[in-house]
Amino acid sequence: MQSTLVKEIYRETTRFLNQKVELSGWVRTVRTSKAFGFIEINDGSFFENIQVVFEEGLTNFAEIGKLTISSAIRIQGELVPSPGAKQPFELKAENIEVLSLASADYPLQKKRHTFEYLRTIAHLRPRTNTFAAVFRVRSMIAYAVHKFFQEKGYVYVHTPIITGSDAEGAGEMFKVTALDLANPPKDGEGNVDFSKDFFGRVTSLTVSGQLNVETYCMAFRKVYTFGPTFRAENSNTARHAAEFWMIEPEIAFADLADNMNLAEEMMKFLIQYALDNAPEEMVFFNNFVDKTLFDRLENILNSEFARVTYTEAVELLEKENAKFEYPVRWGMDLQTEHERYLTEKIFQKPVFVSDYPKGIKAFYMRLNDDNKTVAAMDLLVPGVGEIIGGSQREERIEVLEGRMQEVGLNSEDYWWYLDLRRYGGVKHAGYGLGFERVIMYLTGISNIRDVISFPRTANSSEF
RNA sequence: UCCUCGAUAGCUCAAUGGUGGAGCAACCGGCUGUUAACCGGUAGGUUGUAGGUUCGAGUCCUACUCGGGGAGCCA
Repeated sequence: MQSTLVKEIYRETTRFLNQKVELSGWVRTVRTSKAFGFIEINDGSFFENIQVVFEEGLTNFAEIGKLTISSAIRIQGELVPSPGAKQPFELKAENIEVLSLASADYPLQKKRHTFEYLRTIAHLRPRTNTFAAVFRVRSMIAYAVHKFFQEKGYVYVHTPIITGSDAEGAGEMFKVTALDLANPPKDGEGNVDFSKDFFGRVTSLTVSGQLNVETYCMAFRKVYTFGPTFRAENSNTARHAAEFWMIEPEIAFADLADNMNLAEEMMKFLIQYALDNAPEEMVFFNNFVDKTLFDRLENILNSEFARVTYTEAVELLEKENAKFEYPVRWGMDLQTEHERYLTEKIFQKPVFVSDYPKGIKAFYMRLNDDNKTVAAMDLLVPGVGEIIGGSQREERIEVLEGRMQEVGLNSEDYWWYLDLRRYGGVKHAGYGLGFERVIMYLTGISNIRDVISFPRTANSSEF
C-alpha cells in the first residue's frame, strides 16, 4: 500500500474517507484505556495531527499502549468519520508497526514549554506546534519573496559572502582569514601582515550586499539579493542576531517614492501570501502567540502605509516630549522610544520616515536639494520597530566623492563603485529588508532567536 | 557594551538565615470514546559555577556564566 500524507487527507478528505490508507509519522501523544486507546501522530507534512484509534484486537496492543512520545510508527487502517468533537476524521488502525521507539527521557512533554527552554534544545524544537508553524511559514515566505520579485522581472543576484570592502560602515565585521592565528606573519611594524593571507588583503563576512548589487542594477535594471548577512555587533536584544538573512532589492530609473511604493507592495504581498497559504499556522499564531495578529495584518492589508519626513516626525514628536526619556530635537537620530511612539501610538500602522539629516546616515544616500537631508527611508512597524532601511542612492559622482571625503572614506577603495557613476549612472534606489523581522511581524513571535533555526548571537553558537 | 531582574527535580514554580516541597513529565497499576484524558501509587536534588560571611547559606556578600526585560547599534 502506498503511504498517504496527512496534508492530502486534510485537503482532499472525500478522496480518502472510508478508504484504506497507510500513514507514517511520529507520536505526539498516547491515551490508553483497558481495551482501546488513541494516538495522535504528526507526519511532518502538515501542521495538524491525525488521531489513530487502536483496539485490543491488535496483536501488539500492549506494546502500542506504551509507546513513548516521538516514537516513529507506521499504521494501516481505514479513515473513518470521528465521533469526537475535536477532529473531523480518524484512522481506525488495523496494523501498527513500531519503526523506532523513542527513549522515555524525551525532553518535550505534553505541556507548554517556555521559548527560553526550547532554545536550549534547538535540535528538537521544530517538533513543537509553535516552531513547526514558524518554520513552515518561514519557508513559504522565502518562496514568496522570490515569487514577488521574479514575477515582476527582477534578477536574483548572488552577492559575495566574503568581502574585501572593509569600510561600508554598516556594522562591525567578522574577519575571514586562513592565517595561523597562533603565529601570524608580521610586517616591519609588528602588525599582522594580511598581504600574506589567502586573499592577500583583509577580508570579512558581508554586512550588506548593497554595493555589489548596485553594479548589477546598472545592467539588469531591477535586481534583488536574498542571502545571509553577518554583523559582529555585541547586540543583546530580541531583534538582533549575528547571522541573519536580508533581502535587498535595487531599482534603476527610480527615486525614493518608487522605493517606498515597492516596499509597501512587497510587505502586503508577503502578508497575503502567509494568510492564503498557511491558514492553519496563522490561526495558531493568532490564538496562542498574539491575539491581535489578524486584526493587525488585516489593518495593514486594507490601509496605506503612513509616510512622513523626518522633519515632520520630529515636529509630531516634539509635542509629546514630556513622555520621552530623551526629548526629540531636529538633527538627532530617533530613539527606539520615538520610533515606537510614531508607529504604535500616532499612526497605529506601518510608517515610512524619510529624508533624514545627512549627518546620521550613510555616505551613499542621495543628498537632497536642501543640502541638509538625504533621500533615506526607514519603515517602522508596530511591535518590531525598524523592518526596512533604504534610500535613493547618490548618482552624482562629484557629490558622492564629496560625501566620502566628509566621512573620511578613501575614494580609491571604492573605484568600482564610483565607476557606476561614470558609465551610464542613473538615479536608482533600494532597501534592505530583515527577513527574520518579517517573520516576527507575520507570526507575532517577539524574539528573533525563535524565528531562526539555529540562532547565532553573542556567546551563543551551540548546534 | 550599559541598566535591571532572574537561575532550586526532566519542565513550570514554592521554601522567614535553622530537616529542600508541589503540579506536570517518567515508572508501576486501574479505567469501554479520549482531546495537555482521568484515578491511585513509586522514584526523582552537589539549589548555575567559583569563592566569601556565619555555629549553620537555596536564602546574605563578591566575581563569573547563561537567560528575560529595557537601552545603544541596526535589518
